[in-house]
Amino acid sequence: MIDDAALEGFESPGMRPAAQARSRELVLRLFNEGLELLREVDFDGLSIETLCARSDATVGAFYSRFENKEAFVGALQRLVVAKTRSGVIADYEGGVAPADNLAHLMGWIAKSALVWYRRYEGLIRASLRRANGEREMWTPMRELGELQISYALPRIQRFAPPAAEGIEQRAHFAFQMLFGTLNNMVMINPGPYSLGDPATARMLAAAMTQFILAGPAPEALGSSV
Amino acid sequence: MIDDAALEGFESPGMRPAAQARSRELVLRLFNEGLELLREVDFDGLSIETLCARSDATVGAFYSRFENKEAFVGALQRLVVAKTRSGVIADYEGGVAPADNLAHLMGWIAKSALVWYRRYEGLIRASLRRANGEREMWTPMRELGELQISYALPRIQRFAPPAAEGIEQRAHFAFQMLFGTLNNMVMINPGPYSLGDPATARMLAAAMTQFILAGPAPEALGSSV
DNA sequence: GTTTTATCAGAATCATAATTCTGATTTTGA
DNA sequence: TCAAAATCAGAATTATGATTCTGATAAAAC
Repeated sequence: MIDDAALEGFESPGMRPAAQARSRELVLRLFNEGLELLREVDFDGLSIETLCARSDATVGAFYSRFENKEAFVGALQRLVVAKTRSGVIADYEGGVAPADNLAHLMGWIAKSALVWYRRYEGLIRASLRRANGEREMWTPMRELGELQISYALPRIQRFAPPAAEGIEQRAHFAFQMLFGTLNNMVMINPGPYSLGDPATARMLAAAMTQFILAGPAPEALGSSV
Repeated sequence: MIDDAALEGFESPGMRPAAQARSRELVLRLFNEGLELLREVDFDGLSIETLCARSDATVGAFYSRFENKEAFVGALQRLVVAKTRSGVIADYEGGVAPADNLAHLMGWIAKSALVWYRRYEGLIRASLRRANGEREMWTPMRELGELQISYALPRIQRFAPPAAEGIEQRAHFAFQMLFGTLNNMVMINPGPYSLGDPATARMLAAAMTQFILAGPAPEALGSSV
């Protein structure tokens, strides 16, 4: 749920800054209804008319606030990213992120990711689907991932055995598997594990931890591929 | 490259079976050009007019063969899936798939997957993008994954230590990570590793192997998530 | 040869939503 | 209280491609 506070000082290209209180309320309703609607349809399916009807607004009002549909979804995305970004920073700098060992850290990362994906599933799906037509559509989301990695990597290196070689590469790849697996669930829900399955976070955390710690692949493996 | 032989006896809903040789040639040109075009654009961006121009055909000819664009891409997908399916079966039953140990098997699976994804990247992307509007758009691809798993699982179980618990779940999840990571590369190319990177197959194989063999997550891990 | 079946060329429809417009009203900030 | 800023209602306009049509031609089947 996006609230008044989240809009404070928020700007986005193609979105006219709201000068009056009722405009801010309108934008808030549009954002929250948009988030809901995107659970059921994707970018193309998101009808401005439906969105406005559900938000007790008129089409004209929408267009007096946003340049077009793209700008609307873009703004919604930036808003969510901004909110998430400050949450991530707070978690790492405020001692919420585990600092004792790798398994705990990865468990927390996987669990947090799942919560986030469930909350914004619709928006994430719309962004993924759009990521081609407008290449930069996924960029803000990508930066969120990079932020997470930039905080996690130093800890991972601290937790790993000093001799561990190539650990940075493996950590990067582990995150790529994490986000890949989750994006894929949002995209096509392949089964058998889904965003809602309690085993998913555990599996992801275990796979990442083991891969990161395992050290370089043995020669026999490397040469066979 | 799709050839004459691949079309032999091929049928697909919304596609009129070609009775004459020149019709078969037309369909072949459309399929191959479609495959090429889809490397650059996705489903929505695939213009029938452009496709026909590139295939030396007229729009009318296209519509005398396919009910609509959806049917065309659907048919192309089914054709590729059918071809791949028989390849997978041949590999497993003809002794191409490694039968000596898990690391080799997974290395081969990852490498083959990468080759396949690179070859059909455009079609895969279009199918992923469409997977929402028409839920069943991804179904044939999904079945390909299930086929692969149904062949690999018995071998995995044979290779694993007899005491290994929950190995079937871990194997399923490992494949879900594999396809998720690859689909994500096709979808948004997140970096740092891409379909073209030689390290990708090695990393994927190592991650899957280690995860499958590692046994159930230690309690400390399980309880932390 | 003759009759279907397919394709050609290319213009004419259609469908669907996004987007724009217009002339009131209403709300807000000074 | 007033002028400016927003919104309302809802019709009119646009844009974009897919899809359909039509009257020749060409190729294949028998």
